[in-house]
Amino acid sequence: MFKQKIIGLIENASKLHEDEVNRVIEVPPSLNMGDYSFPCFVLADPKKDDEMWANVEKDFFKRKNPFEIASHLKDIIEKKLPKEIERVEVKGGYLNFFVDKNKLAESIINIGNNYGKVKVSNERVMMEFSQPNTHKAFHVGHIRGTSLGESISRILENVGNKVIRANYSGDTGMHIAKWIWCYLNFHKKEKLSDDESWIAGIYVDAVKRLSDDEGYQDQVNEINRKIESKSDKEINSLWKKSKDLSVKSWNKIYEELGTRFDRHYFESELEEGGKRIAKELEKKGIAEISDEALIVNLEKHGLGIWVLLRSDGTVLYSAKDLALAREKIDNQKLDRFVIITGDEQNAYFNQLLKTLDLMDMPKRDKYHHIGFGMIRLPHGKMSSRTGDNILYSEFKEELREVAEKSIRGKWPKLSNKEVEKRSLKIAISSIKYAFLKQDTNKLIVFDKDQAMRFEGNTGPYLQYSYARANSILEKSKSKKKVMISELSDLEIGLMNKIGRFPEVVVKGAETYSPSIVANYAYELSKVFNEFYHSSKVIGSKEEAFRLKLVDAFRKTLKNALYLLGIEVMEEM
RNA sequence: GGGCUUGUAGUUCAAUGGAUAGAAUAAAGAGGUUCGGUCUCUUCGAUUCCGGUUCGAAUCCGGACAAGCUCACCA
Repeated sequence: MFKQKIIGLIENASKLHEDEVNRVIEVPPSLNMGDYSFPCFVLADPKKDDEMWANVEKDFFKRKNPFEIASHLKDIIEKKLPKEIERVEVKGGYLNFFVDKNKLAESIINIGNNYGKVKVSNERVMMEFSQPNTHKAFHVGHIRGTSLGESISRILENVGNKVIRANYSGDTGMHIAKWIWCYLNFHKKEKLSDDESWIAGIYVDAVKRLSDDEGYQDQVNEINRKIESKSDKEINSLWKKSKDLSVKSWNKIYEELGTRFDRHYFESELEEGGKRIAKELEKKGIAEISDEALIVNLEKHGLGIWVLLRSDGTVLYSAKDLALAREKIDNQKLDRFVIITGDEQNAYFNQLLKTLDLMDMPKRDKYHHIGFGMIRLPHGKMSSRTGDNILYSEFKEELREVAEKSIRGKWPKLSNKEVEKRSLKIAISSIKYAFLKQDTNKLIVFDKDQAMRFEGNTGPYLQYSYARANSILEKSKSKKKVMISELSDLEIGLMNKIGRFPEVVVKGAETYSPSIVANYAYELSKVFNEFYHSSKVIGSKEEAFRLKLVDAFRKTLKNALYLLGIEVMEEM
């Protein structure tokens, strides 16, 4: 909470650049070592010669041991200690700062609803994520991508950026032809529906029938040609209609997941541009013909061969993605671009980025790709009707039923409608939380029973903590004046945690890491529950102050969960 | 075989190059019945291996081993 002040003190005493101090300063492993700590080892070896060190009296620090340096800094800082800092201590090579608990308490109980909002950046960022294909399943991987995209978007917004959410969908190609072929031949009597599982089911059926009888492939190819040339009226309109239904089915999903997109790109819109850019690259000598296909040879860079155009001249995903990159970059209003996909596309995106390098694409250094790990399920723990990939709807429903069971057990008097509503919210937030609390690039082994627990590091635990805090606040009608008397360790621990929130948010934004925020939310709730367990709020002498503290916790947790895309429930 | 990523308690995850590697869960034991006990406490238990850099390495570098992804006309 008073981090900036402390950084200023160190900067002043050591003459190190603010950014360098900010980089080095840390939170000690335990509270009795203070609230912030500055390790002085760096100063003992001032060999760096950049601007961070420009004003440092290097000769003075040189070869002094860190303890001496820390003592020296302490002497300077102690002379003008601001009232927010209670004291400074030297321990080994560390300079430890203790903030004044009463000042901390004053700040904590006065935090507002916007607590945690900071302005450290001011860019217009386009986040591309989710990217389902029409006529295909929206599966668990898409849920992870969507949750990540939404959460990172919110975190970036929270530190001052404007975020434009973009989606990108494949709406052409062989998979569409398969779908249309299968529908026309085997499902024509069924009504076209915007039900995600029905749409995905047709595709799965198509794949199955095609593998049963290879002779069918010719029919599919025929349809694919008709789609591309737009020559067949019936197929054209079916393509359009079914595509719209896919989009409609996603919109239902996005509403449940709490995401809305500002811009939706489709592959079919980028064919022309893709072709054009491929030709350009050929002219410039960046791309070349090989085996009749147009490729970019990236073997020099250890990235293999990247094919832009098929040997028959048709456009591949790669060329379209280049066209998309150019379209985004040409938009003068955008400063930064982030694309989130599954990590199976990492190699592909490295090829794309390298090609942008070779093209000298402007704003290239602002074009980023983030790959996330797959979701794996413990063997035999979840069922799937459609093979390997579990559909969104199946996944959600299975978890919702688990939530419903535990809700009915806990609150038997709720109406069916209410149970349904709450169980859906709990299921969605459990999924999101389980997906976001882990490092983005790591594979997740999703155990639904573990994710749905009301204890441990789970979504329901956090929501439960929130609801509890909420209920305390509602129950008390005390209007007593707030008096800060002697503070207990648990109160201090809770205040301390709450005070860290802004730092956590900034770090999350810098590293595109919802997991940092998620783990913070968990630690925060844990500290709160410890406090709550042993400190009576209502009826106690410190009631007014403790209510304020509970309220500060409530606001902080709410904002942290918001950044994860998780909606709090006032009661559970 | 090449490239990328990852190897931390039985299991699932944490730890800006910093101080005693934290949790959850499982297991064993003890207490507790509520401002919303699905609670609390105790015990048990880990950095894959071998080198290197550093005042300091789970973290950086090299190598071995293992897993995942990926390597020309799918997206």
